[in-house]
Amino acid sequence: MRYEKGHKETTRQHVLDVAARQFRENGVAAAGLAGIMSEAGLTNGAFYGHFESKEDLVREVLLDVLTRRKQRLRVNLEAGASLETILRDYLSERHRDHAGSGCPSAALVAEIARHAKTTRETFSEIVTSIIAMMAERISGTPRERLRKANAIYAMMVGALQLARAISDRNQSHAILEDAITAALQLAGETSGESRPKIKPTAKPGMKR
Amino acid sequence: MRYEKGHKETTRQHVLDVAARQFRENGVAAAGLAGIMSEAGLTNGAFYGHFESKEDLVREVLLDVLTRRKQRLRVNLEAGASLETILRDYLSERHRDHAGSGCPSAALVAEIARHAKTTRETFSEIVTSIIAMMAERISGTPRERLRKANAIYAMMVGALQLARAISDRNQSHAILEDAITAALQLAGETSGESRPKIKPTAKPGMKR
DNA sequence: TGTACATCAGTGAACGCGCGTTCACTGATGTAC
DNA sequence: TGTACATCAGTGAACGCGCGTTCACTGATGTAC
Repeated sequence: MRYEKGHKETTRQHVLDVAARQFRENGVAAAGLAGIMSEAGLTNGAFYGHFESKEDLVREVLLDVLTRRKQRLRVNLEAGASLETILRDYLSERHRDHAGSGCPSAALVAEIARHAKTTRETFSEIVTSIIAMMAERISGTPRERLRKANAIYAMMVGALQLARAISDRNQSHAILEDAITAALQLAGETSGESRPKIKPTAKPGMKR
Repeated sequence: MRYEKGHKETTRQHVLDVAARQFRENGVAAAGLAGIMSEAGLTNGAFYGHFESKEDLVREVLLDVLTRRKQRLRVNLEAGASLETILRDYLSERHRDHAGSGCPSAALVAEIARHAKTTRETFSEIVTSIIAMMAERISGTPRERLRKANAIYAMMVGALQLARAISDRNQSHAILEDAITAALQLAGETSGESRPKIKPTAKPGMKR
């Protein structure tokens, strides 16, 4: 072969990574294929050897990034991560200020709503299973857990987006903190105060 | 004058209305000025007699639409609307299925985060005051009310967007309902069950 | 009352540019004989 | 071992199109004298 074995797959993954970052940072509509390919070190034409269309790329990016995030969540949950740890990671200033490497739901959900059905289906399936995994750390009957997880996930996505859009630093920070507090209250873990009454001394490590 | 008095202001408002709908329906990046102007019954060139730039249009659209929505909320609150009425209106299938005439926060918040500072400031100011108005219908100390209102507004925005993106009708509906239930629980109005225990018999009218 | 000029909202063509997509071609390596 | 051909990831120019923005111009009405 002209290129070492697995070369094409490596290139494809590299294009996916570059596209994933540009989509989350600038939005799907504002990210052009030529810009993505040139950042990946390739020329325009190579794109169609890897993907059928821009829509196909969007779907593959969502599949790839959301699957990775789901796996990371599973690893963290199996390592014993609390809901609070997950919330504080998601609703952190770090996550707010680095959309390019963050959650695609928060960065792209409104745009996804306007995309092709297959794209929305890919998104829906993985997000639904992520919500179901979060439900493990919520109190109540199985049905109640799922209901609360739906609401908490919605709050996470909405709060991160609002914190990104709001110009006042204090108000932006307040939204993140207030969402953490409210989510924990809903989940039935701590009181309504923002500072948890029992401060955890040693937390299980979280993969970034 | 060549046109009756107030003609220019009427035209400007018409362009704002058309742009507001197209932005919310297709996103700011996907909506072109030529398309907006032609739907408004004008040609390209007329645009710059009314606005400095597309960015200026975005800011003016947000100012106009968010201010109207804020005024509508004030009227409803003064007429005695409960938080539940407000939530059920916002998190309705009707609102989910008509983004073009709906809340700009839900439709555009992720895009606004990528826009100019002045645009984000306009957005932030009005959204912050809308949240403060919602706090009136929430229990607790003034500070607690504001904290809960921040979280509830984030949940409203996130839930509406997720409900729009998710392809499965049942899951989409569940997210709306679960967010209503959770928001009411947070606000301290009803129990955690989706059906409120005391069903209101006659509700004050809501302006649409 | 009639004419000349000023006003200004809107017209429509043009600017340079980037978009998503297509396609004939390149050139390095593998295989066949 | 040496030559001819097949494979195929990537190249780069070109397609038609719409983008945001600029600008000389139009033409209906108002004002000045």
